[in-house]
Amino acid sequence: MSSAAGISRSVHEAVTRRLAGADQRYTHLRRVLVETLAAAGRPLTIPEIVASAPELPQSSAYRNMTALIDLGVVRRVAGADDHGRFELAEELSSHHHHIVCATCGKVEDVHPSPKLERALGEAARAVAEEQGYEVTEHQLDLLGLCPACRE
Amino acid sequence: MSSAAGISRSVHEAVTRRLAGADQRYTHLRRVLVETLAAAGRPLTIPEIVASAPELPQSSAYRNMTALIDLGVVRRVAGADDHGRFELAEELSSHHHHIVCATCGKVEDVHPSPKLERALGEAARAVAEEQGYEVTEHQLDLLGLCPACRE
DNA sequence: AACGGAATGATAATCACTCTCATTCTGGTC
DNA sequence: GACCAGAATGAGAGTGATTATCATTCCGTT
Ligand SMILES: [Mn+2]
Ligand SMILES: [Mn+2]
Ligand SMILES: [Zn+2]
Ligand SMILES: [Zn+2]
Repeated sequence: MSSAAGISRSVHEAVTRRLAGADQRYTHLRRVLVETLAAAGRPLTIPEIVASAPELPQSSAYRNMTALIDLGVVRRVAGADDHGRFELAEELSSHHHHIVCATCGKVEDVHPSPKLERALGEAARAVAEEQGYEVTEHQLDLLGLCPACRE
Repeated sequence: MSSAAGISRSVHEAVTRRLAGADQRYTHLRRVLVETLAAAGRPLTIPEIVASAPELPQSSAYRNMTALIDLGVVRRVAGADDHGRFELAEELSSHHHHIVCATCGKVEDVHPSPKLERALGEAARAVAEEQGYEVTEHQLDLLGLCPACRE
């Protein structure tokens, strides 16, 4: 009963598969990154990750995060401040949106209702038709104040 | 019949009002910035703006853009690449969303249907209730390929 | 054990953006 | 229409997140 384990067996399998497909290795550092992101359940900054795993050098954190992004395992999320935030790609977690605190920059996941997703799908279709784009994805950010920042 | 004029009388008035309220001046440079953003109808990067108005030094472009943001006249939009993009605040234009080209990074405006906005409003209400946030704003980005990048 | 490619990590480099500060402009006031 | 005070300008230096370098180490395979 390793405590962090409930989090993800299939995730590791998926990552292993993708790395293998690119002749790359699922090293300890990469495992730490994936594990950390999976456990967080919200997008994390590199400073946050390094703080929680001090054996992880900053340069390696950045390099491996980029590698995981290139593989489609991780997604970068733009927040309110100037630090990038990272989370597992939706294929390895599930489709969701974000709520961003305008004051402290914290980002949390939001799971959308089917009704909302239906409306978003229609919007994508309309844009495809009217502006000639091929829409592949959407991304909704709510902006506001987190419980802590509301005082 | 100045050609760029149809674009915005009330916009200049609103900007003037806000600047006055902060004891600041509506200078030539600031006029160029507002004019350029209003004419574009899509978020522009600083390099784009400087290219279209070479008399405008980069440092002044950044400084004045920041000033306009602080006044609530301009909004910063995060795109797909590492350049920030800037557009008139919604109070001076109208509420809308964006479609981002994943390949070239171009960003265009998308005007939402009432039905979509209704669904987004509901989502905001749900998050406020379930996660304790005070939601003040939302921002939807569609991601895809622009007509040019579809080949 | 030995080879070859991948990964590591300390460090330097990049690049968007911000700050500094000496100079110039602006808009009243007399 | 000179004068003053504060605002704005712009060339250049500085900041800070991210990325590239590269000598060394690790890993999987023969
Ligand atoms: Mn998320
Ligand atoms: Mn816009
Ligand atoms: Zn907060
Ligand atoms: Zn494009």
